Amino acid sequence: MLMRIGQVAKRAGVNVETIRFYERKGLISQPLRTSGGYREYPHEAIARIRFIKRAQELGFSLTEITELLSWQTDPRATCADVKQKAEAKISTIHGRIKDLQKMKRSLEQLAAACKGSGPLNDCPIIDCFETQKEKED
Amino acid sequence: MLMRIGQVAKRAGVNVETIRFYERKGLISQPLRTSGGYREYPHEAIARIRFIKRAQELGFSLTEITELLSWQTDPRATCADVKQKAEAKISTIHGRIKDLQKMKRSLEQLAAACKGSGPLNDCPIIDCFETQKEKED
DNA sequence: ATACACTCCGTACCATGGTACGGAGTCAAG
DNA sequence: CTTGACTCCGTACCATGGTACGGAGTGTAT
Repeated sequence: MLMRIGQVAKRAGVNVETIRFYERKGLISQPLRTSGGYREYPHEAIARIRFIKRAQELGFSLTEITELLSWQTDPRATCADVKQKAEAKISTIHGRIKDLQKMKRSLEQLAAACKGSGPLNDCPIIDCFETQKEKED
Repeated sequence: MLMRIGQVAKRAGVNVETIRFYERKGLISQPLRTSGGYREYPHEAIARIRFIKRAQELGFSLTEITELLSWQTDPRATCADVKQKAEAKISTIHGRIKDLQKMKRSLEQLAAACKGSGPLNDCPIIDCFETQKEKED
């Protein structure tokens, strides 16, 4: 029933080093040890690592995941806490998407204006980077 | 006409340390020195730092900007090189946007499914993180 | 009994884009 | 001629999310 770190890593799809890293960071609690000093994990450890990975895929940082995990076992934590966190994350992601879309639009305009042949003298892309927008000091 | 590092930093809107950092990284060439050992910059140095900043705003990394800058003064570099780089960047940004949109959609679905009250027992967000997707080893 | 796989630990290292520190030297004004 | 602002340099440090290393101990199979 109990597993050693290598098997947990394999079944959770991460490196052994990553598990130790999560333990150091407090995302995974210190497991019991065998008489020989080996870490012994219950089956739930795999679920916990998967929890971390899925939350990461949804854009949460390890620091935020630490908070989510602490709520998971805190009887005072409410659905509202989690929902609020999710909504804050949605809004952060939204902002990031907007930024990237702006970048993309600018680049697309520049690329469209660039005929794509000849030397750089009049390349609109390079021109854009070179344009002076200096404020006098 | 020539400026010292502090003035360049001020006029370009970056820290002195950032200019030294760019110099170490090869984004800015080693400037001439005064007899006292101070760096002396021509006016174009400001333009070069602004070039870096604008390219960064459009999503280019310092490594990529180094390449763009080297092209800027290379007579063999063509518009096509730059355009190709811009289009590659557009496509990278596009991919990143898609990823973020996927994250956002998933989070929105979870947040919508979460009534936002009561304890965590049945919170669909936490449930999602907890869901087992184990492959048998 | 010995080879081999696994695990232990601390620490260093990777990329990214800087920021901070501290002791020394330079330069201009008062 | 001293004060204060600026600059010099190398190095360490920040966050982020891990990965790699190396020497030692453990556990198991043959």
